[in-house]
Amino acid sequence: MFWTKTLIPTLKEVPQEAESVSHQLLLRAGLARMLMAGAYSYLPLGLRVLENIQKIIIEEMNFCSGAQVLLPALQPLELWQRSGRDKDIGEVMFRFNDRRGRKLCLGPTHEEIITELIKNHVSSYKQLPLLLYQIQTKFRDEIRPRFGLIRACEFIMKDAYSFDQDEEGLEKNYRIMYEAYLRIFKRCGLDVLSIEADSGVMGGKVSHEFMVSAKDGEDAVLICPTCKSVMAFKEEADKVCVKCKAHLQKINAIEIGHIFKLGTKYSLALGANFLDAKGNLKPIIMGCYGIGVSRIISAAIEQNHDNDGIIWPKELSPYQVIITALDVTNKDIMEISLSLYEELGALGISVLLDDRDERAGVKFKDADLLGIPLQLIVGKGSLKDGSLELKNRITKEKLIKSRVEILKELAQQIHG
RNA sequence: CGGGGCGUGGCUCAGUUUGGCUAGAGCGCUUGCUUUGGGAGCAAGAGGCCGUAGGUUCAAGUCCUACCGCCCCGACCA
Repeated sequence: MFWTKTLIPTLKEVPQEAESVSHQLLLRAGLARMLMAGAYSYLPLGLRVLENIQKIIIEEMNFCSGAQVLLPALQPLELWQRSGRDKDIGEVMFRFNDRRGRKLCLGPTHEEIITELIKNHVSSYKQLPLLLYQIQTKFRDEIRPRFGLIRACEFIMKDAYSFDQDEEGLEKNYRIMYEAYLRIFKRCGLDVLSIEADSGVMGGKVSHEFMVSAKDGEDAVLICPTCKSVMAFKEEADKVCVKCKAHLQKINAIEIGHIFKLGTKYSLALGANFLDAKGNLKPIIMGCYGIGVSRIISAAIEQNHDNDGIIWPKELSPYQVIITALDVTNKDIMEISLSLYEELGALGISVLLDDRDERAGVKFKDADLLGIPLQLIVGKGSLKDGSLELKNRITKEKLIKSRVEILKELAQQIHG
């Protein structure tokens, strides 16, 4: 992509509306813009990051034999009345009437909808176990949306649902999901902590939260400095680690995933039953597994930035390489830049070419702000002997070598 | 919802305390010249119902009232 052909409105100064680091960089790097509190437009760069996260999640869910679906956000309130969650969820759910006066809502989550679907299509133990998932927009009328994408009223979630005939099956699926989550977050460049948690309004017995430590996180957890075990922060919490008796440290964190053993809560309420091998009618045993997809953008920024801007984890970066053409009025520089652009593109490497008619300083600053891990710099200095310059966003090291060697180095950093 | 902060061109802000002529600066934008490896300089421009609505006053960005919006702290959550 050419910079001049897309929309990347970078900001030199910190916008007044943002206080947390991820919120500031989200806006400064031109990833997203606020429409109103809790509702954001994803700009081209932000959307590419979002899609990269989705791609990782889809790969890992498919690896677990999950099958992707897409359920409606628009839902009849009646379904929520039948499960009894209409009252539990209360004002968090957006409600309204259609033209016929029918009561509708926008889905804050999808247990009811998926259970209703399964009820009509699964009736035998032979169809179990089953794992369905979707990546979809959720709506929650939050009391206080904040921190940009971290708590939004409209946000993107991956929600998966497992269906089993017994507790052993659920246990197995839960374990598989747990491991998949660790892989997903690792690939997203996140240092994640898992912690046993309350099930809250979801119901069920056991649940685990996945937290990433972040200075501006909304949640607090207690971590043991020696054995690294983590527990939920409670005011009355014991300040000493049970295992090694070290003093626990309170750190802020962002919750990016939560998995639940639901059991039969929804299958009983909505009548999702199956016949087992002996012909007995039994409720399906369920689990549900959520990831805050859009929230991961913010979490990744919180954990991967410096004073100059974002430093994207490899797999999330909107582009793998940015070519900084230092002088667009110079024919030779542009010729080299374009040929690099073509060559890398042919190798399947995603490239952003900064072809703006801007001074070098502006381009360097913006490249650092965007956080693309590899910067290929084409300028007069490297023109004379046909050499190229490769800057590593993390280490800030600049490597000046021949074109062949630089491209070899670049390929190694991308694939190696 | 309770507590705190803020609202002035696209962005950051000054001006509001103590009301006074035609509302300012920097960045960004347009045009020209110069410059050109870490957010350039000069010159000339474009862009504002000072969040909205009432009120007080000879006079309101500035004072009063109500409302709206955004941010931060608390309950809720991916």
